[in-house]
Amino acid sequence: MTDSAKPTLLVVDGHSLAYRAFYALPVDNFTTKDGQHTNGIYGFLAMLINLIKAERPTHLAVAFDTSRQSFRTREYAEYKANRSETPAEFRGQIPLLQDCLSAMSITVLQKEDIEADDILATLATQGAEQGFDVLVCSGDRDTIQLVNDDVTLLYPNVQGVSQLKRYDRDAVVERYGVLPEQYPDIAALVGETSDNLPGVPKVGEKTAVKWLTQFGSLDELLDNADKVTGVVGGNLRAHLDDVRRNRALNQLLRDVELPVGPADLEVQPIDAQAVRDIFARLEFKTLIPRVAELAGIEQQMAAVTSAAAALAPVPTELEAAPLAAWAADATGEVGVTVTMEGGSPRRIGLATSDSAVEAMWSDEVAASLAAWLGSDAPKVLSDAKPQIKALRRAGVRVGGLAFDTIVAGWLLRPSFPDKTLADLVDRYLDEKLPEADPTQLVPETEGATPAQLSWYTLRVADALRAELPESVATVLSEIELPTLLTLADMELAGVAVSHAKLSAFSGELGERADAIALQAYAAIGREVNLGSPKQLQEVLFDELQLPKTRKTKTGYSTDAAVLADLQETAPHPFLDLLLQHREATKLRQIIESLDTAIAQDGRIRTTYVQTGSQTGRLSSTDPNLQNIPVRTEESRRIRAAFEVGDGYDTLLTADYSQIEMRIMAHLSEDPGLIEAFNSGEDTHRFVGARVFGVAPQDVDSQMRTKVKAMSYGLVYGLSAFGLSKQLRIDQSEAKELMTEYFRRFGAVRDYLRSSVEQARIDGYTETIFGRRRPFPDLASPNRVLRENAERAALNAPIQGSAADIMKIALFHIHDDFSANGLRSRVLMQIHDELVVEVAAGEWDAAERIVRARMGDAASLSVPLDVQIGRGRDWNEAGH
DNA sequence: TTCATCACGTA
DNA sequence: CGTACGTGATGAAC
Repeated sequence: MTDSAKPTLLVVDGHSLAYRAFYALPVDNFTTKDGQHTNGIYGFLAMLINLIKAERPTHLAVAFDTSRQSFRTREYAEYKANRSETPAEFRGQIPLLQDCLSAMSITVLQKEDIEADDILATLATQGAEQGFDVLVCSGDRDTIQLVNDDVTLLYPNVQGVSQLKRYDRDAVVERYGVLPEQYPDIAALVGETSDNLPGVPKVGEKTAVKWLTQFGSLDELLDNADKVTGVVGGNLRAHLDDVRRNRALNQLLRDVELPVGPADLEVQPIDAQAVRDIFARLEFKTLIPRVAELAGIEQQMAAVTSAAAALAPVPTELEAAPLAAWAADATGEVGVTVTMEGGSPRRIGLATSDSAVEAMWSDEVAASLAAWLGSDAPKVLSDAKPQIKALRRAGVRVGGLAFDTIVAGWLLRPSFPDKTLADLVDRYLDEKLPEADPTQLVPETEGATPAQLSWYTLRVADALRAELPESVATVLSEIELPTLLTLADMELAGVAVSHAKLSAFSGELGERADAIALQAYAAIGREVNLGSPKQLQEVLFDELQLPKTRKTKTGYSTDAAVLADLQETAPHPFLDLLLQHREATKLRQIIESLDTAIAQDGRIRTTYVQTGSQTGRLSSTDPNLQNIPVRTEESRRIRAAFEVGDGYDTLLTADYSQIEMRIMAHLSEDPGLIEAFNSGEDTHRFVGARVFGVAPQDVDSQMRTKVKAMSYGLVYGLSAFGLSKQLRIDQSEAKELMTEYFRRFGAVRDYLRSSVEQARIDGYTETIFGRRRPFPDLASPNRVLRENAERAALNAPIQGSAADIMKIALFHIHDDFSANGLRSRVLMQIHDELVVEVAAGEWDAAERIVRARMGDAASLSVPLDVQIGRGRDWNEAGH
């Protein structure tokens, strides 16, 4: 902030900053209901509001380019010619941004044939002459030349627009080593790739500064170019015209004729109604109060934003009996919130749209409310699973789960799930959930009580329902909610794990790792931290001089695939020792984390995150039980530590074989692939026979490996390059394999292509059961983003449908077990596998239910094959 | 203490 | 230049 009495003029380059905001903010977070992208507008306005708040300018204007054409392109046709086409998602945002600015009574300037920066230069020059402190805000480095004692440049960080770096004279000298007015000389020499202005080859900032200091000015340098020695000197002499052209083009115009001068740009009162209208149209909720605060008209604006916001009812504290009576009398959906302490209920709050009651949890409350909680009376919760678990620990089961706002929010936006009710209240109600400030000993603001949370939950549920497409609402009620109840039971049950087995194995691995480490040190003649990629790089590429491998952000990779390659091209005993060490320590680390997770009763309880993936899969945390090693014989000793628990007889494992390929066969309706699964023959053998044109019995193991990799790869959008790398074959051979594969199974390719195309049109993919996943990046002009999105979009319906099918099977099994009075219970879900703890005498019934429910979870044009295993531990059962 | 990076386990 | 996850060690930034 300027502390002088001088007026402050702030001039902003609207186009360049909005464009930066566009790339800084994820577009799918900023898209209105009718599909208008607003990330550039939002980012720009947020930045501008902060800027105004911080700098308090008395005069203000925002300048825009009129088009990509300007006098500069006429002088030099190649100027900015390398810029890729403006993304379609951005193009429409500028006019809307200008509407916003008009509503805020901010002057918008643009002029045919002139770039925004020339307008800034003109205003800055006039402003300085007329006694203003001038702030120029632009993302174009050419504006550095405008800086002087009266003019300061605010330049956005690379990150985006949230941080602006302040360049006054001293800051420019410090950063660039020259005075601001000399910066264009530097830029002329170095060139500006973003403007398609090539400079002198091999000349960067350092050299340019050195020359300018040495010769005093650019003209002197160019006149005496023959005095510059070395290769760069030659380069300079060969590019004198380029430098002159660059210098001419990067000179900003300071005398553009404008309809207004600095004095006309005095900050005006905003048009509150206009701001509300345009912000409402763009669905900017949080910006309204910020603009209002800025304009000092909070009350006037607030009246509008919170007019619709009803106040949460004041909750009534009730005893157990009246609470139960209230619940029994309630009609329609009731919001339920259970607060917890140490996994047990502490308070419970219930609400309807106009009434809220709550109570301390107690045995009396549990007893009198149990019947209603267990009934079908519809209940709406936010993040129900932990609350349902707490109630079950207290001996109360919950029935009638009608809606979970967190799960619904995730289904709507799986890429950016809102984690808390407060997030949802903010997003869907455009209100703030009252929250206690935890930093204050005596909070100024009371947090919402459980009953009030229930009331908000109900309202959020209504808002979410209005946005849920029918198919997604069905996924919620028919798949996710029943799954949620099942997961709660699975998490409570946990799985028995033998500490003895784990610690014995861990001890062995520890000794082995130490021994290997010593050998490894001997092999290279010194000690290193084998767990440090950084130190390993020094050893491998500096000391041992091994050939450089795949690049990473910070150097060269030392991962297992790379080390295996090195082993072939440049064998060294250290490599194998390192791999062995990695293997041993990795296993040990997994064991240790499992071991510490074993509870008093000898069981491990994971948490399944139902909203943790973008495809519909579950994830597992604390600890993750979905990535327990299985590939090597030795690592399966860890699975052997997962045992049947006390009071139970056997573990049963059940997994879907090749479920994703089967789904692909179903979705593509490829007759060949469908036949492969219906024939009863080994699928890869069948496919291999077709692809290689031999009889099934003549498919050798190499052929089988190839088609197997191809088949699996298809599901992920594998390329010939990737296939060749995985199979270690020539890219040409991989290409041939793909061609031949698609010759026989053409419908698969057609399906994959058309499903991505459909997603591009719809903006989302859909599973067999209607689960959706948005893919805004399919329309991205950025090739990397777009192609990543294409592969993910190709995979999403397949992986997602598999997840749907497994969830359906899972809760069917769970419900059938209890409906049939079995004690057997599902313990774990590992994407396509279930682990069941079977009680004595229940094997036959349990197996029958598992087979039936997994087999009939979906009706596809191919059968769902289920493999069952049985054993005392997970490893035994897995065979 | 927090955060990014690398590496690696699973389906 | 193959999708989807979670965890732990390291080392730099704070």
